[in-house]
Formats: sequence, structure tokens, C-alpha cells
Amino acid sequence: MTDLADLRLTPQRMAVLEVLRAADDHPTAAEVYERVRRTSPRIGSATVYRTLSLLVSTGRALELNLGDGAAARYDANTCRHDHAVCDGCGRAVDLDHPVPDGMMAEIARRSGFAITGYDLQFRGMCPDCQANSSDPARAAGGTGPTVNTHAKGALHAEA
Amino acid sequence: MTDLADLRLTPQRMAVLEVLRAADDHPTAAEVYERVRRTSPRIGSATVYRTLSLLVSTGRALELNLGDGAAARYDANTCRHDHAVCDGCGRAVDLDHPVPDGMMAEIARRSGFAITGYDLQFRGMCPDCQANSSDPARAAGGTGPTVNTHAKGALHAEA
DNA sequence: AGTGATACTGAGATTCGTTCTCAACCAGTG
DNA sequence: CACTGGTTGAGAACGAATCTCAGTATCACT
Ligand SMILES: [Zn+2]
Ligand SMILES: [Zn+2]
Ligand SMILES: [Zn+2]
Ligand SMILES: [Zn+2]
Repeated sequence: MTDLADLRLTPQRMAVLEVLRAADDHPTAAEVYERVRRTSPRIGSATVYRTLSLLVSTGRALELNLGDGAAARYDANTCRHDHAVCDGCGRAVDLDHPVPDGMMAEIARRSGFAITGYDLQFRGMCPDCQANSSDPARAAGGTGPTVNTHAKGALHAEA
Repeated sequence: MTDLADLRLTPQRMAVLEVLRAADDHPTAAEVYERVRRTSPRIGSATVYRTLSLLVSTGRALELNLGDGAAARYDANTCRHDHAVCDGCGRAVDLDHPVPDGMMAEIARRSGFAITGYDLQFRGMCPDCQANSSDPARAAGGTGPTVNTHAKGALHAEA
């Protein structure tokens, strides 16, 4: 990967990068901020946001938009990978799955696009939340996330 | 609170649904609001947001989170389909392509998740923006024309 | 008609994530 | 030492989306 030579390695940036590298989950910027403050209490949130986008734009981190409209998440695992997102607890686990190369070529051919990449997330229930599906209490460590209402109804006109 | 079995087809909801059905792009809530106001000037944005999520939760529209951190987009085409998003102009075109069923089963098996669905967006340059790529107005994304996974540019002092 | 129950609306306030502004703060260079 | 340019941090500002709540519309039953 790109080396850090072209970056000014300030203590704040170092702290952010270390927090991100130590994270096994996929923390949001706010979570990174919170963790960085434990070792660098004087850091400002603007610096964390700035550093995260710097890391992303230089290929040292990935920004994940898991599609639920929530905050962006950051991933120090820069190898191309996709995620499975739990509708219950919001956890996102890494997927190391084979991507059919022919599929992207086919899409490019049929759409006329010059495809440069793709984002793919699976959604479902993680094993923990499947076990606790009848229990309204949160799974271990779960940050009360997305209440997914899949109720169906019918619009009926009376006029 | 609201029992979805008791839904009324009010003029406001009618107007939102018609705007969405008439849209060939994938408008954001703000764009839907703007268009609805042309025929229903008294409508409030809260009603538009409420109606859109109502349409989504009752299966009459899809909410798209195209992953660039921008606003959600809405789609009256409720058939399962994916999108190709242009890094140049932001346009999102529908893709009608088959995703191998075996892939989802494999993901489910390996992750332990109970997979209920997936979100997939391709990114790249649409034909129009490819033609105008000689114009150095803006080339925010990677300029690589071939299949390249999330090419990251060198760090440039971001404005 | 009237009455009450319930759903819906719209204006504004509020929340949340993120970016911007700007004075102060280093780190180099001469 | 002063100069210069990148960096920081506090708070303001921003855009998207939701919430609050009083007022309105529509229903069921008389
Ligand atoms: Zn879960
Ligand atoms: Zn990951
Ligand atoms: Zn384009
Ligand atoms: Zn579509």
C-alpha cells in the first residue's frame, strides 16, 4: 500500500490510525472520536473527521456506507471485501467471497458504463440476533440500531 | 401507532405517488417535494417524507441508499433491481441483471446470517460523462476506464 | 344535521452527521 | 529570529430527516 511518507504524521493522525487499526468492528466517525479521546483527550472531532477522510483518500482506510442511512463507517481492512449487515444489532461482518469477474464485465457491457467498482452489502440477521429474535433485549454489545418495520398495508380510496 | 390497515388515500399521498411514478430518474425526497409542490403548493415537507416512507413500508416504492453519503433516493420501480451510479453526474441507471442465487446461499452459509436481501451498486462513468471526460471540469472519481476496485487517487489538498 | 374517535396535515423545532470558519499553533527554512 | 504553510480545535453552519403539536379532515353511528 501507499506508505505514510507523503503524509505529515502528527500525533493526532497517528492516534486515529491506530484506533482504526485496532478496531475489529467497523466504527463510525463518532466511535473513532470517542476511542481516540481515551488516549488523546484534547483532540477535536473536526480533526478526526479530517483525518478519516485523509486516510480514505490516500487508500489507508475504507469508508463504508452500509446503506441504512446511518453514519459512515470506517474500515482499516483495505482489501476489497463486502459486508453482511445485521438488521437486528447493526453489526457488519466482513465477507471474503469470490466475485464473479464476468459479472462486472457483463454489467459494463450492457450499461455502457465504465465500471470502476461496486458496493455490495447483504442484509439479514446475525446468528446472535437469530437466537434472540424473540427477546426484545439487545444482543451482547448491541447498540440499539435499526428498527425495521416490514408491515404491509393497503391504501384504499373511499372517494 | 398507526395501524397500516387503516390508510387513507389523501390528495397529498396521491400527489406524491404520482410524482414518483412519473419520475424516470431516482429523485431524492427533496426533489420529490419540489415536484409535488408544483401541483400541491400547500404540501409540507414532513408530509412528503412521511408519505415516502409509507410507500416504502407498504411496498409501493424502493428507498435507495446509493452509498455516497448523499440523500436517499426513491424509486417507483419496485421490481428487484440494482443500479449503476455515475461518479461524474450522479445519475443512477437501472440494471436488470441476474445475481446468482447460489451466491447468496453461499454467503448465508459461510456467515451464519439469515440473509434477507442485498444492496448492490456499481460505480463508474456513464457514457455521457465518458464522452465529456476530456473536459477537465471535474473528475472526482478514478479515471481508470477498466474494471478497477475503488481506485484511490493520490492525496491532493482537498478543498 | 350532530358527536366523538381517529387519522392526517403542515409549520416549525429538533436531532444527527458532517463540513466549514478562523484564530491559534506548531514545524520547518533562511 | 521572523516568515511561511500546513495543522489543530472550538464552535458555527449545513443538509437530511424526524419529531411535536395544534388544527383539520374523515370516519362511524346516530
Ligand atoms: Zn445481530
Ligand atoms: Zn470490513
Ligand atoms: Zn455521468
Ligand atoms: Zn431503479
